[in-house]
Amino acid sequence: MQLQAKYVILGLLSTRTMSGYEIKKSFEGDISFFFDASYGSVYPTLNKLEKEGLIVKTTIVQTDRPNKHEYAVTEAGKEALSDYMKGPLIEDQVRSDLTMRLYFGQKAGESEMAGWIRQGLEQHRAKLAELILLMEEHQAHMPRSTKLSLQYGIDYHQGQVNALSRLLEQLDS
Amino acid sequence: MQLQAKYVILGLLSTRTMSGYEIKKSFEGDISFFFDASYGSVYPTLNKLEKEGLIVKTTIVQTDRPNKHEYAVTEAGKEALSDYMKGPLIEDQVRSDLTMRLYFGQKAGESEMAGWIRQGLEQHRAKLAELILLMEEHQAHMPRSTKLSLQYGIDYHQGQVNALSRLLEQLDS
DNA sequence: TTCGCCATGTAAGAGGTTACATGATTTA
DNA sequence: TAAATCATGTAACCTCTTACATGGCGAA
Repeated sequence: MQLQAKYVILGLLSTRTMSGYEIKKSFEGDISFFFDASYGSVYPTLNKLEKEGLIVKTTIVQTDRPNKHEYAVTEAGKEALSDYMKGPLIEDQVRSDLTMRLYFGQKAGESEMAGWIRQGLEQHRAKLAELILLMEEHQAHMPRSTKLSLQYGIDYHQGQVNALSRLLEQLDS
Repeated sequence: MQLQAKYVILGLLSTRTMSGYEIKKSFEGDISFFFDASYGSVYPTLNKLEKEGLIVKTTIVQTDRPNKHEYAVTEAGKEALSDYMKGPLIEDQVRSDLTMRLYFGQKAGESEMAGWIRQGLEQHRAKLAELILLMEEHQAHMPRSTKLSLQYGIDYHQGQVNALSRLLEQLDS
């Protein structure tokens, strides 16, 4: 059992109407610390949700850019999300190539390991900076729960940065 | 692109021979902080790797328990793993139902949110205790890289516990 | 005597990725 | 003028999960 795109999309649309493109941007940005999926997952899922009557589509004609489809949650959609929230909590899932390489990497040289760690550090630092910016910019008009969650994301990436920094120091010593 | 069972299994078998059952136990235990997969993934993957000549099977006949198949990496397998390690590092993937619920959970009551956080706390505390025990027990005969990685896992879970504790405090205030 | 552990495996299907197709506008 | 952004979508494929099937031994 794992967290599905379906419910994350329903969650996003419960905060405001969005297009598939915007949803994917959200996956890459403000939500990236707990979910991501590709366009090939986003668009088919939106169509499926629409057929199930959980969301409705409005086409917005734009002259300067491609038309877009804005989706909004229906009452049935809200109920589906709330039912999901009443169900059992799914355990966090992590897949980390970096950690695997460190775990099995005694044959790889220490300089290679240091390289991987530095790459990981950069990735987590970038995400951290992004989330902090988001927090500062939108702090005023964010529900409390969202702020808590964002704080959690910031703590997560900060924790990773700290852990990886410590690893680098230990490697050098 | 995501970290596949194939390479994690190859990695595990590069440290010692193992059966499918033992591999799954490892997924749930010492490796759970960076990978997990079901039996339905483990056994077919082992068969596939064998057909590709990357691992070899030895059947061990046991009278008191079911027979088991012990797998060992071949030279070709070692090379495949090392080739993989030379390839580009895959970014960490996280899917967290807990975080999603917090993010979208302004409609859920605060007591519900607190409940989810407590469940998450318990899960991370349990994993943390497990990894610390592992570290203490096997410290002496672990390669340095494995120790570093385990330390990383401990730091990860400790970080989660800290972050979640802070969230709980903020909820109560 | 029931439950958990040991131990392997398969079939069906869900859920996802990758790569492709299209194309105008804006920014560097 | 090249690259990034906006914007949607599909088809083929891959990986993994779920549920099922089987069965003996040891502990509570």
